[in-house]
Amino acid sequence: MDRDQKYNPQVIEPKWQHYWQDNKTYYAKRDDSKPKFYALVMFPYPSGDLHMGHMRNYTIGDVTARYKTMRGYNVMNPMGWDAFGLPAENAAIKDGLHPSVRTLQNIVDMKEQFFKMGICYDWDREVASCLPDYYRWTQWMFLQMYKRDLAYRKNAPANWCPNDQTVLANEQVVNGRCERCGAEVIKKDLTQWFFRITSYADRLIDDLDTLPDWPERVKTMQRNWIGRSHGAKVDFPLVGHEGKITVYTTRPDTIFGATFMVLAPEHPLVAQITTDEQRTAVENYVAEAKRQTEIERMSNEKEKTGAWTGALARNPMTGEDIPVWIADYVLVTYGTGAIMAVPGGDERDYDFALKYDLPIVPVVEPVPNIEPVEKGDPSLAPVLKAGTNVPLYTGAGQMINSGPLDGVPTGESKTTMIKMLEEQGKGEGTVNYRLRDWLISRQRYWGAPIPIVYCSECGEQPVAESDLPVVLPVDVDFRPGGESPLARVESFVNTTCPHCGGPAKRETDTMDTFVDSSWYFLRFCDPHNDSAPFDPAKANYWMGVDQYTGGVEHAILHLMYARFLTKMLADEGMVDVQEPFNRLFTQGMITKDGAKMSKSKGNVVPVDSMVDAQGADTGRLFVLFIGPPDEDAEWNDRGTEGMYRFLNRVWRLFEGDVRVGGSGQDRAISDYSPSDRELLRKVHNTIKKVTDDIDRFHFNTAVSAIMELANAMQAYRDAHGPKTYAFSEAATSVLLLLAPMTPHITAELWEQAGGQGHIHTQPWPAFNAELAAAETIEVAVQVNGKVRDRITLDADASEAEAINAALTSEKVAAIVDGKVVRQALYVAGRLVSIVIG
RNA sequence: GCCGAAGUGGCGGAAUGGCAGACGCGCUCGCCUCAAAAGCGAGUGAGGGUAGCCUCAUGUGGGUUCGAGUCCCACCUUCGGCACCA
Repeated sequence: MDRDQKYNPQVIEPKWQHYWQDNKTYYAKRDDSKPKFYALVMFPYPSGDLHMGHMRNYTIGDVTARYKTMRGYNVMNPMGWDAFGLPAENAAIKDGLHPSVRTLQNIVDMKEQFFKMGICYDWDREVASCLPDYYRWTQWMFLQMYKRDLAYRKNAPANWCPNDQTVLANEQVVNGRCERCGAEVIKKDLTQWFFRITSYADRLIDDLDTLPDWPERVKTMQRNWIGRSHGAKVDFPLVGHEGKITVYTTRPDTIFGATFMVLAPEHPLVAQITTDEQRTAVENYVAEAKRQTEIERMSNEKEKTGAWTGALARNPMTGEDIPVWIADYVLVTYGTGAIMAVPGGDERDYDFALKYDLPIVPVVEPVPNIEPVEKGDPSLAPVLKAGTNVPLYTGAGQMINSGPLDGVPTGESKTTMIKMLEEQGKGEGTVNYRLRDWLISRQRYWGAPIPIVYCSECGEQPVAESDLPVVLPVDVDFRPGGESPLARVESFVNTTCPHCGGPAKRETDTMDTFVDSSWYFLRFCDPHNDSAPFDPAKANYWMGVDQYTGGVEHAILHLMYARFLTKMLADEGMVDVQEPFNRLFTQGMITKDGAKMSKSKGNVVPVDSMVDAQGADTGRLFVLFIGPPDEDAEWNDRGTEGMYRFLNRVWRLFEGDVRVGGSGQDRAISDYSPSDRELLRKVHNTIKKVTDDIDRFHFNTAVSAIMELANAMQAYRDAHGPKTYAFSEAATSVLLLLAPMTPHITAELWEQAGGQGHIHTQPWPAFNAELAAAETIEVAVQVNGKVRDRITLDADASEAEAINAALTSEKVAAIVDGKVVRQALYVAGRLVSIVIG
């Protein structure tokens, strides 16, 4: 071995990258002699170039997989490509390449970059969602949904992006704009396919409680998104008409204050109940509401507008006839699309009543020291706004002007009223959700075709499972045009009915790419199966994912859809787990100049150039060290230099005849000199800290602990040389501890220093509590809360001994000097606290 | 508006209620060098003192405690999520 070499990552890194690939070091097989560990990083959209933000993401996953391997787990760490979707298609339109060509080239490029970073995956399990052997089973998922009545088609106002010329799921509309391109989204009535995710709303919310290892933040976001609320549906009979208006309310107890009603402009009853005198005004208002984009509707948030239909309905509790209005502050998509307005207790209804001079009846009055009914309820003083002498009160209190409820505290009043409504047949308690069904149709080319056929005789027919895949035709003008590009391909559209064999037409919409990514983690368990999406036995061996790592931007969309599909498959008997991801980690972004790295902002630090300059190990170590991995971190060009210097220091620790891989088990503590003991104490305390930190994903402090160990080793080496048994132990440990994080340099030094086998298949170093224990400890002495001295004690000193030593220390004795010691205590290993009077 | 997270040196950040600022970056001085780079060593929160040391300091103001960056209350600021959801 030539130990005169300098540290040269450009030479050693490719060497080991090829070693891992050639030896398939990280390719997984079933092995029942070990516990399994399924490590997964969210599969990327193959955009081509990776930047340091990506490197952080994949390094965390790679460290996890390598660490768990050393800990004795049978690890599966697969990777694939979320390859369908708008970005590929838009890029393809821009530079004239077919999306499949562009996507497949990007996949090749990105694999190369993974390789250069030393990120090891089981490439035998690679999947790409745009290939027929994958999307065949995405289509199969659709058919299971269809079979279970969880996929259905309906005409509904949909979010339409005029730029991308496709509909979007509610989850893809952000502040009224398209999540992808930022264009203002408009409403368009279209017949679209939906997945009935609302059927799973309760399970999706309740099962969050079975996920203690998910970030609380993500669970809260999902709870809010699903938005479960408890209330009642109440019927208000129409006056002078057949029928009734059913409203949803979370506060049925305030019904005595319901002095008018409001329907959403799109509510189906509007046309029927509007009187001739009011018809023009109502129709104008409905037309205006329809014309507005989401953004316009939100921009006049506070200014309430509406129109009276001319109709009246009867308040079922008061018996009064109250006017029925329409207003766009009531949403047709939430609840029943109709409300009872209680202006005395609801700010929106109050504003509306003031504007249109409608009566206001207070039904709750505050009482002293009332507790809010639910967390988040305001318990404010009543507000009196200009233009009325009746105040608005939205807080808790007791009921007034409410007949039988008078004097009942709010909260209790709600359950009482629901009971009354149910007994009198006027309404019923119900649960309502903000969540709406998942719109999966897309009028775009680059996606999995929806496997449905329309027959003039038999109607809508699912494609037979044996006829999958419905292949996406390649030779297509794929530019968007308001309807799916597939509709222009006659050879695709015209087919035969799976039921009667007669002529029929295919569905031409494709599926939302989030369908593709909602089950890929199951395909990894059995990626080459061509008779089923996966073998349940294999899925049950690997599932659930033990560590799932990705960006917090997927907190709602992907993570909720994946949970939904997993539950559907569990109901189908395909997999045993109810939840796909046991432990979730959401890592922060790496920013530069305060912004997320992106090509358009020109602030990208490419992985390629960084790795070429200083090596993958330096880059990996820096993204681990940059800060707490769940928080955003600002890129600093100088930061990698510190890591490069550190790795050079590690390299130099191994100069000369340093051997690794021995075992100290046959040596007694008494065989070591005091300086050896000190070094070994540091070694074992570092083993404990690094192990704990990696388990907790505190990579930044794990790295700093190893740096401290390296510093201690350098000091020891300077004093005693590298040839002692203790130094060899330390050298062995420092390489093993660093191995998951900087795999190349550690593999090289392990080999050069004569280590047995390959470092990455060695067991993780064992913590030895006896070697870690100190013989003497230094503790602080506080007098009246201020540190006044530090004393050295035996590690096992008793409280009495410690206090006695503290009181007899020169400095403390001078301060105490004759004063009364009121209290003295010893916190073992930490400090002595003395209180004097 | 509601929900949640976070405010610590010049910077990134450490700290199961127990010696605040670990580790790294930057900076200063020194060694090495003809010189530089690299490397190595020392120092580096603020203020005071020749010095031993002392005082102040974790967004602001209170509180609990022998002891608070950490726990409690109120407020300020920043960021994230939801937002006319009845």
